Amino acid sequence: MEKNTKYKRVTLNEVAAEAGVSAITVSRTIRAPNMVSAGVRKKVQAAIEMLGYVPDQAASALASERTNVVGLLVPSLTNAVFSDVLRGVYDVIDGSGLSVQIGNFRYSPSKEENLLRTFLRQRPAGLIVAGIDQTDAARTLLKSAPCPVVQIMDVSDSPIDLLIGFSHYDGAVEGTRHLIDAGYKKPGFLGARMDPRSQARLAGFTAEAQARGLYDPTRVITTTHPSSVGMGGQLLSDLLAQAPDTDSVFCNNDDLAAGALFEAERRRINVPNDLGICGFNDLEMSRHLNPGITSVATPRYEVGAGAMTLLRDAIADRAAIQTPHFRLGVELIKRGSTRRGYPRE
Amino acid sequence: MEKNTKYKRVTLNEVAAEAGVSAITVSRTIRAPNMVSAGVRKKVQAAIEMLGYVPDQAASALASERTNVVGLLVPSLTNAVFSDVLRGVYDVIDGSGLSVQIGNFRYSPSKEENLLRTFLRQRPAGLIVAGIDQTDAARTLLKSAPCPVVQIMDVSDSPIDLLIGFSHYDGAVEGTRHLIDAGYKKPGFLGARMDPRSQARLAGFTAEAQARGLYDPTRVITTTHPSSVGMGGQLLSDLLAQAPDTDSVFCNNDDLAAGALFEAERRRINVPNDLGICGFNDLEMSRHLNPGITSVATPRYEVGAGAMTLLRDAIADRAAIQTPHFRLGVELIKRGSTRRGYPRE
DNA sequence: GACGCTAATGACAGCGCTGTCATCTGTCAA
DNA sequence: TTGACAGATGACAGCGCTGTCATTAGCGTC
Repeated sequence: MEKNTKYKRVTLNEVAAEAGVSAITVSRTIRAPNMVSAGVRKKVQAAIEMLGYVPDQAASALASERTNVVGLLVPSLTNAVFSDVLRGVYDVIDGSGLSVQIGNFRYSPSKEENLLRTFLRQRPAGLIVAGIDQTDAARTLLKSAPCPVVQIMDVSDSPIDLLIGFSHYDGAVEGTRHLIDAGYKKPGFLGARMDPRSQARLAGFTAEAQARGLYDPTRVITTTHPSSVGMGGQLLSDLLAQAPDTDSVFCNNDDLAAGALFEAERRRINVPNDLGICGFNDLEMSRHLNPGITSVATPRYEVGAGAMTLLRDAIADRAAIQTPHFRLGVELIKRGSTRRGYPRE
Repeated sequence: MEKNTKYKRVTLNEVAAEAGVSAITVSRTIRAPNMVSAGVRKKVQAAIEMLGYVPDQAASALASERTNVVGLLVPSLTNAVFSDVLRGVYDVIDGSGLSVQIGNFRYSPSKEENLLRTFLRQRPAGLIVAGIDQTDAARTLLKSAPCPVVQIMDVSDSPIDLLIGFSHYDGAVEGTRHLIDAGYKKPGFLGARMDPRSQARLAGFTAEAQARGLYDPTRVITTTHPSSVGMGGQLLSDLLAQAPDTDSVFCNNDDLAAGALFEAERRRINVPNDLGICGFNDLEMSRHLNPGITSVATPRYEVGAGAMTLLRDAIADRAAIQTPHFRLGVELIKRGSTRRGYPRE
């Protein structure tokens, strides 16, 4: 097989010779075309085309002290939430000349820190990190990083550099308020993974339930195991075993909510009349279930796209960034799973 | 803010001076520790630790003509299928010293070709590409690529280099056979996106239905729009409008199958008695629906992990690869959605 | 004790590009 | 016509590392 045949690399010098100009002019034609006269530019471009020249990124990075690689640190690749973020990132990066390198730190702060070190030694053009709960060491690294840094998916009083996200606490408050306003008196909480953002949602639930005098810790069931549809069913079972009169659940995310709905179905519990269910994130599926699941819609795609836009602009000119911090809104989508068939008392 | 403060880079030479050895010895201590005596190694490691030295990847890449970056070309980031593949890839890469750069070509062969060119100019250590349907130009590029290449997610008679995947055709045959064996007489097909692998599934469905004398083209509904739960409902509606007596559907994937199930629920069509549903991929959700969805389970994680293992080994020593091509099996998981309550006639 | 051998270490050049500064050309005002 | 100046181009060095030798030290052998 013809694999691994010698790969002839065309250099800047060869292009320069072909075009009858110097190497640096070719370099400029590529990086800053308007510093080169139209005639020369045309000649150079023809030579590039003819020889099939492609710049060597390693050499460029070495000489210029910068790459076109953006590092993206996420805690999960499986989670549909981050797929949406990724999609946003990739939509914006398309054609920007930048490329993305993803690090998956699996919800482990120490792994995040390690990945960060790995990324940093590559002279990234920029960094996007999920969450605001980096270790102190990681924060220090990020603060002194020689590139713009965007924190995403959360809001913070003390951002490291740039930030775009939304409030998990507020979202949970809104969902919980809706449950209570819909007439449910005994709201519970189902949570899995319990990463910092899940914790924030639990805090929002707790605060709102307490404010309305309906908080009962025996109705809060959490696990550090990953979220899944199956886990949603199990957590609901656990909750009902512990507090059988629970009349509604705020679920940490839509996977759990769907699992709770299916479990309720199996137990012949009527949703929404005997059990109200509110999810978080508003995944595509939630709209299509019977009943549809009420959920707090989060702007995941927008976070990804916004972060990449912010980063792209910051890479071009950090000082020109007008609004370094974005707090996006969440929206409660009311569906059948909390629409009780009888009037509120 | 202290952002963008000058980032002092420690060089090999500084470490060498500190340790009282030459630069090349430091380089060797890092890359091939057993070429260096224990005493020197210890001194060098101490110096590295003390100065906080991190190697410059660009310089290394320039000098050695190789990077530690693996390119991964996938057609989608949203699709749960590829999340699982990604997870496999990342599980294996962890601690291998390699890093992954993902290109999302959105099911566009021309975009795939462009991404390929972009990747290739980075001297990747290896390449993983989804599917076997690259353009001729892309195939040529891959064949002459100076690194190992793994094709994934499908099987082929003429792999470019390495390959690990499974047969979509066979999976569809198996699913369709199961529908017919379960007593369904009028099987239909729902397909979205219709990329090459979806086409292979349709071909499998068609072949098996024809072989059993039950093929009817009016029961085949496809769209090039992306797959989703909502689309599954819509396709089922379209199918039933066109061929109301259809008694079962083989769905291109589990999202469509779930959508079809929900739509059937809304229409008060009894699944499995009046409509059998078989999906493809066996996503987590399918097990938890009521009824559970019969599905053809595909080894997505295994493909990702296997591809990365293969690639890692090939990067180390391409000639040592014993089995360059893996054909993994698929498994039909029978659940309630095809379990008719009454005996077959 | 001279020889050959392996293991350990170093010297040197250069990977392909870009930052910096120098040079050259043509234009325009005085 | 001259000088000033901006625009266009080039020369040169060097980014930080690694491949390729050369060199040295240490050791066993006859």
